[in-house]
Amino acid sequence: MLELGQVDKSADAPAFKQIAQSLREAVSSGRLSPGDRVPSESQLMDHFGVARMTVRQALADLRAEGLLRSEHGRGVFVRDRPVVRRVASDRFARRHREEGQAAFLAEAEGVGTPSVDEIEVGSEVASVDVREALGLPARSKVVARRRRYLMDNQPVELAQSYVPYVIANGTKIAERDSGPGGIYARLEELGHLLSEFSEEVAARMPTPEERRRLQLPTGTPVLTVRRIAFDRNGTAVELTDTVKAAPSYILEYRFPAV
Amino acid sequence: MLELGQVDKSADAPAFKQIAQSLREAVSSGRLSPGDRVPSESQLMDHFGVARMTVRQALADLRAEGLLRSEHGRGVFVRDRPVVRRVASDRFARRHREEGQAAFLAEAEGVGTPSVDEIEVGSEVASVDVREALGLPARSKVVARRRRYLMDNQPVELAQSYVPYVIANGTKIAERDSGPGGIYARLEELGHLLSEFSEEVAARMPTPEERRRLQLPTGTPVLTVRRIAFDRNGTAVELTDTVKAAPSYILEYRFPAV
DNA sequence: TAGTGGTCTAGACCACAGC
DNA sequence: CTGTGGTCTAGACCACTAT
Repeated sequence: MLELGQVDKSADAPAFKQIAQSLREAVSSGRLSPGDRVPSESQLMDHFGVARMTVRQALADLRAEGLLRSEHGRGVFVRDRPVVRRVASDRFARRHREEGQAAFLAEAEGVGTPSVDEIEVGSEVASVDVREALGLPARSKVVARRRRYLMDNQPVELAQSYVPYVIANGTKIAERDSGPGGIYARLEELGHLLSEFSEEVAARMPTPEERRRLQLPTGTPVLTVRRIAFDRNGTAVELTDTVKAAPSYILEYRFPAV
Repeated sequence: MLELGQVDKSADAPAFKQIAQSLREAVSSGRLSPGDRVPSESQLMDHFGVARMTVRQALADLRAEGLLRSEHGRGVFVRDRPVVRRVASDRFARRHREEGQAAFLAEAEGVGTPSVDEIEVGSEVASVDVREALGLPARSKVVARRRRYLMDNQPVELAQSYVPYVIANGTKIAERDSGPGGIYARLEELGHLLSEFSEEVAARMPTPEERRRLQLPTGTPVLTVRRIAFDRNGTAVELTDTVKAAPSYILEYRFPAV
């Protein structure tokens, strides 16, 4: 039987926090391992001598922390830290484009089986946000490409790309299948040789919509990356906003110490 | 009076989710603005005709999402999205070191007043993790520097740096005040001219300890950055692990499209 | 069918903020 | 002092999983 200690009712910390701490220690000490089932709510009620809602509040804290996950009718389990994906900052290297590999395929190499679904392509008036990032005048149109990326059939990333309409109109960029090497390969064929990317990385909690589309458990944050591609004239030719399931990603960058 | 609609008891969605959605819409439509007080729990109980725990579960979801924050005895408020800090990837540029500015001071420029506290410096046997990242043999010692960074007296980042003992011992790196330009300036003075940095960025929920030291509201994720500095021989000479309050940061990187 | 977690009620006492 | 949110109890019924 799992050793969990007792609640000290005279202590300052509320009972549910003491229970949560006790379970945290059971995990960090290895008495509970990833995938293991935590004692049921009624077992915890008996063990600690508290009401069900007190136990549930402790469990809610640990779920929000990302330590536990609940399965209705089955039990509460210690989350296993999934194998993370390392994304080298050379994932947009020209050699990949020349080999016909779009970035997501390049980073999937040796990790799992990549796929894409929920693809939507169309043209629209750019939002203020997108317009400013691409340096476009008011009421400019853009070709928008939205899609969801999956690894081994598990959704891991949502992406929205925007290319100025004047560049993309009538090209494969505005079609559902943008062809080998992805839209960066198409941009270069159109004479927009790429010189530089900028990326802005941040983290936040997902919206309910994002949680649904990425099938995220509660208490899981997302990484957001906004990437802008510049051609050799220094003109922004493309913007991609991605929302990534944080536990699936480590982003790797290298830069010189000049 | 704020318009919030009603709960449909015949609907599939549980009452607390409908209440949460109703409040989300009030915020996204602008009927509730950042800083505004949400109706009190008793007002929501009356309005929706439910028990207090049902209202509280809706509010708990919205806190975990980062949309609301509670203040004991005062009320529940819509969180204001704080001003974010942009961190150029040139924050480690040699020119800053030559001007005597450590990285955190450089990035604070024009943003706020930076400070540092909870400084601990000492030598210890490197953990497996640190040892492997720095390419050190078993039982190697390192000089460890731990501290907390604040902006306008608000904690925003925890940092732990490690330098191999054979490099740092007897130098200013092992002292509490590492001098102008920080430890990177000292490493270069010692002949370890830096050539490259690598950074690994990820996001997760904070541990309770991190939440306490960063004074994070519940439902706020952290960004973690592991940076390794390489000298001109390609040797790893320093590792820094940082834990940043996610809402305070946007990390910016630029890299060539080679 | 038994056991699990999910939702909900109707109370209670407490600590904190503001008047 | 009143009103707020924080903690807790002792029940109840439901939906889901496994046997």
